[in-house]
Amino acid sequence: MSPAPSRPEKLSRETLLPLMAAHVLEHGLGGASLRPLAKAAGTSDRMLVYHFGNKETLIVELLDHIAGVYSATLDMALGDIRPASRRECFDRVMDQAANPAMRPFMVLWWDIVAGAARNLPGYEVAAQKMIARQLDWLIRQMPVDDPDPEGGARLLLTLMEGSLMLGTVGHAKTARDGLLAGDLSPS
Amino acid sequence: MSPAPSRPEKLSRETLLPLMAAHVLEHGLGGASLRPLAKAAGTSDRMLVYHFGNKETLIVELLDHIAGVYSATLDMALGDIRPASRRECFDRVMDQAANPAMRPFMVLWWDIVAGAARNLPGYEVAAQKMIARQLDWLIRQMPVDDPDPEGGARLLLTLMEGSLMLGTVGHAKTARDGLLAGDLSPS
DNA sequence: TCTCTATTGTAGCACTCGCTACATTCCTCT
DNA sequence: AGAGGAATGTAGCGAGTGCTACAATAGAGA
Repeated sequence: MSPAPSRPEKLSRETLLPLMAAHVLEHGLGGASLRPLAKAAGTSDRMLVYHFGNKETLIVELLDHIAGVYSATLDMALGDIRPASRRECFDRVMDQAANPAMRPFMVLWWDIVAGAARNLPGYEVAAQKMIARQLDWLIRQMPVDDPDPEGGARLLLTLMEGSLMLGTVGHAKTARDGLLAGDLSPS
Repeated sequence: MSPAPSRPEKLSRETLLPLMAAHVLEHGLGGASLRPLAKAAGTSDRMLVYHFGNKETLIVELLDHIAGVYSATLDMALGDIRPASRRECFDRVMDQAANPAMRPFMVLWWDIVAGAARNLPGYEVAAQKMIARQLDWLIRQMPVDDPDPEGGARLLLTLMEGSLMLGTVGHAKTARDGLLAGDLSPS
């Protein structure tokens, strides 16, 4: 009721998660152990266990939070595209994927995919959310005259993710050449 | 100089690598620490450091070895396809990617991609080799009448990798629907 | 036989890991 | 003011980490 919040805000899950998410975005999930996470959040490992119960629960909630941060960052980083063709749409989205604001997510993303492949709890759910969010946005950016914007967006998404993966393992040119060898127009 | 084996150490490494590779294929790279690796190889952590110098060198050599094992496994698992169209080629390759013999590689693959994204030593090199090997094979499986088999193979590879990624994060249907919304024929 | 070097075993160091026991402080409600 | 729960600090446990010091063995060349 009374304002004057000069005191440090009470620590809770909601205040801790953004700080830990920032740490994970910079340092990855592989080395995300309690003590570094606590330091990044200005607490102790003792308090992280107190608030989240155990590390597994913490990571699950953290991944869910990161999925939310990803959505917000998408909105900030991505403008409207309104392309004339699927190919133009693809090119512009790939340009925006190179936005430095998205770079930490790009690196973290493969950690999440690897975790999902190993069925670690929380990873697949977070990945699903992030992909769904990306797909929603992509559908709205398809050419206005596209006869199948939903299908087309799914096609472009598949191509984008394949291209991004090939790019991170040093085969960006392979993906680029491949894109020139096909017709992306509606079937 | 003498006909006697000049490099006994090399023999040791190559004896140890397959055993450690099997362990990594089953348990992943994340938890690949010296003592479990040594146990899988029938030695001690002490000897792994003796033979490889340190863990980083060991992992680099192990990844390179795994890239070789991957090539051999591809030859065993993949038959000849000889499809009539790019779409048929894609479908059949995706079927073979579901081969249980390839499953451990599928899971390990995302570990390697994640490591490459973080510039861990050895990861990107191994990933490049594995992708290059896959692309070589794919080029030879393109329809005989394809006017641009190399470009087409690159296009299919990009689509395959995107589809496999979406599949591991629970969006297999997204990729499948996307494939139906586009024309894969040569541009 | 006698070195000499390559290989291997045994212990252990200094560190991080997730997690817990215990005590203390803080805040709110009565 | 006092009670009682929520929140937090301190200290540490047992296990695991990469790596090393030191000594013992083995096997080949002199």
